[in-house]
Amino acid sequence: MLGERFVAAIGEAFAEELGDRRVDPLITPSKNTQFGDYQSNAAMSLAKQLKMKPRDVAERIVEKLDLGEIAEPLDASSIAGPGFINVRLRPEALASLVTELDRPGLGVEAEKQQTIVVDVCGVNLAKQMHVGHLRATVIGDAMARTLEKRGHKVVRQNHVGDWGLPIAMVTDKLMREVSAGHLSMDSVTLDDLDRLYKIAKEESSPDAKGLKAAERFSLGPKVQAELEAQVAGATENLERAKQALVKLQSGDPETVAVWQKLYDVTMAACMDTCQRLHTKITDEATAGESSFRDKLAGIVDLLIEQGLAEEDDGALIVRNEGLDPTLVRKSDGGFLYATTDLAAVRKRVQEIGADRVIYCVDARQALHFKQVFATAKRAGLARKAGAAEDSTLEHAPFGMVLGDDGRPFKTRSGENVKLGDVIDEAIERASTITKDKNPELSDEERARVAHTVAVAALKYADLSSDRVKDYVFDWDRMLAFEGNTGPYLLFAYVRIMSIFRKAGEQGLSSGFEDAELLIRESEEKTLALTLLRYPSTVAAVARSLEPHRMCGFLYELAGAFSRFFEKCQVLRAEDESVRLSRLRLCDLTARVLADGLDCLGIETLERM
RNA sequence: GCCCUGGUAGCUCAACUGGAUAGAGCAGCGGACUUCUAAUCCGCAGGUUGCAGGUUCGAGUCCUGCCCGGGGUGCCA
Repeated sequence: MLGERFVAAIGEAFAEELGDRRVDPLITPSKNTQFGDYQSNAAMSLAKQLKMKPRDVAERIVEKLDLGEIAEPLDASSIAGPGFINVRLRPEALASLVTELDRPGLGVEAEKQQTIVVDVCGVNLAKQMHVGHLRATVIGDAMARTLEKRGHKVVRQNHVGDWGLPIAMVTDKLMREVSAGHLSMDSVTLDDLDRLYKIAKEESSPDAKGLKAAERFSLGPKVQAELEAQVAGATENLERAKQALVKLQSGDPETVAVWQKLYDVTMAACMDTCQRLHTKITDEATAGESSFRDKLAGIVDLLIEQGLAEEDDGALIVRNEGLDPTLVRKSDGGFLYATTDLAAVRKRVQEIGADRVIYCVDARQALHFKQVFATAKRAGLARKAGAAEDSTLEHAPFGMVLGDDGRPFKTRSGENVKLGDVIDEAIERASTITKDKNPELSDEERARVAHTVAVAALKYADLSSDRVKDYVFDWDRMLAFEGNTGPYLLFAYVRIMSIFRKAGEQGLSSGFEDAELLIRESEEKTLALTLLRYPSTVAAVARSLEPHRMCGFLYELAGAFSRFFEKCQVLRAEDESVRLSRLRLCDLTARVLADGLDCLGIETLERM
C-alpha cells in the first residue's frame, strides 16, 4: 500500500527522466523507532542513476507524495541523512493493515505454482543416522514446508545410499556372519548392521601405508608380518565384496534377499526417526541409488552420443569449464555417484516435472554438485520436454555440527553420535526441566510436553543459525528458555493459550474475532508492526532457502509479545473495547507463531 | 598447488543481501513477581567486524592482496 504511493510519487516526480519505468520504492521497516515505522531508500539509488543529489531527489518525491490517511504528514524533517524518507503510520492505518493480515493464510502470498523437488535426509544403508542427517532432514523438511506454504507442489526425495561397493561389502559380511551362526537373519538390528559395516570396512582396507612405514622404519619382522597378513586379508575381503556387488547387480536371489533385509531394517529405523522428529518425510519420499541402477548405462551412452564424455586413463570423464573433470565411469566399467546423480536429475526434472530441484546436502559436496549440475545441463537432463529453459538446480549446503571443543560432534570414543540417542537425551532433559518448572502436569501430559519441547529445541537449534556455517551443539543453550530458542517460542505461544483458557473460565472468550483493533500503547504498536512482517519473511525464506530468517522473525515476534504481555493487561484491560482488541491481537499473534513454527516443522503446545 | 567456505562483544549467534549510532542471548553487575505461566521483563557494562588497500553519498556486506581456521580436489559414496 505504502509502496504503491511511493511508486506513484516517484513516477510523477521524475516522469521526464524515467518515462513509464517502474521504480522499486525500497520500503523497509525502520530499524530504529525514533526515525519512524517505515522508510524508503529509493532516493539514494535513484540519485545514482540520475546523477543528482540524493536529498534533492528525496525532496521531489516528498513533494509529490500523497500518503493522506495512511501516515502522519511529511515535512522537511522526514528526509534524513543522505535521503531516507521516514514514514510514521497513523494508528488507524496500522490497525487496518493488521486487520487485513488477519485472514486465512495470514497474508502469505501464493506464487505461480511450481513443482519443486527437495532432496532430504540422505541416509545410508547399514548406518545409524547421526547429527549430519539431522541437518539434512530438519533443514530440508523446513524448506519443503515453507515452499508448500507458498503454494508450490513439493516432492521430497530421500536419495538413500543403498547401492555400490560399501553396501555389497556389508551384505557379504552379514551373509558370512549369519552362516557362521553369529547372527540370525530374522532378528538383525540396525546396531548390528552398523557394527558390521565398520568391521567390514576395516577388514577390506589394506593398510598399505602402515606396511610401507613398517618397512621404512624397520619396526621388526613381527610387526611387518602382521601388516602383511592384514593387507593380504583385506585384499581378499575386498575381492569378495566386489563379487558380492556383481551378484547384487545381476540380481542373484540370495544376495538380493540379504540386501533387502539391510534395506528394510535401515529404512524402518529412518522412518521412525523422521516421525519422532515430526517431519513430513515418509516412505513415498524414498528414491534410493539402487532405483537408478538400470539407468546408469543409458546415461553414460547419452553422454558419449552427445560427445560430452571422453576417455582418459581408461576412465570416462566429462570436462566442464572451470571445474575439475567429472568421472562418470571407472576404468573397470563401474559407475560412480555422479552417474547416479545425473540419472536422479533426469528423473526429477523429466518424470516428476520439477521446475526447481533443491539439494539439502552437506557443504562438502559442493564441488560434486557443481559438476553434476553443469554436466546435467549440457546433456539436456535438466530440461523438461518442450520447456524453453533448464529447470533450476540448487545446492543448499549446510555446515557441520561441532562439539563444545570446536571439533566435529562425536562421542568420547570418537564415534558418530546416534541421532536416536540425541533425541532420547533431549526428551529426558526436557522432562526433567518440565517437572521442575511445572510440577502440576500429569505424567502423561508431561511426557507429551517433554517430547514436543525436546524436538522443538533440537530442531530450532539446527535451524536458527546460518545454514552454511558450522554450529556448536550445546544442550543447555538449546533447552534454555532465554534467548533465541525453541522453548522460548513455545512458551510465548503457551502464554497466549493461557490467556484464552482464563478468558474461557471468566466467560470472556467470545466476540473478539471481529473486534476493532486499537493500537495505542507502544508495545501494541511494536507487536502490530512485527506481525506485518510475516508474509515477507515466508517469502524471504522460500527465496533464500534460509530458515534461520524465520527463526529470527519468530524470536522478535515472541519478544514483542512478551513485552506486550508484561505491559498490557488483556483480561483486566480498562474497558471492553480494549480487552477485545487485545484478545484479537493475542489470537493473531498465536496463529502467526504457530504458522511460522509450522514452516519449521515445529509443533506448538497448549500448556508446558 | 588449485577450488569452495568461514573469521563480528569473554562465549554462542544475528544484522532484512549496499543504508542511519553493528544487534540479541549467555556469562558479570543492578532492578521488577499478593498479577493473564517470573520458563518472563527492564536497565548498566562490554566492538579497530582477521589485516591492508580500493569502489561511493554510505561497506560487517562488493573488488584486490595478504593472515588464520574448516572442507574439497578422476577411478569410495
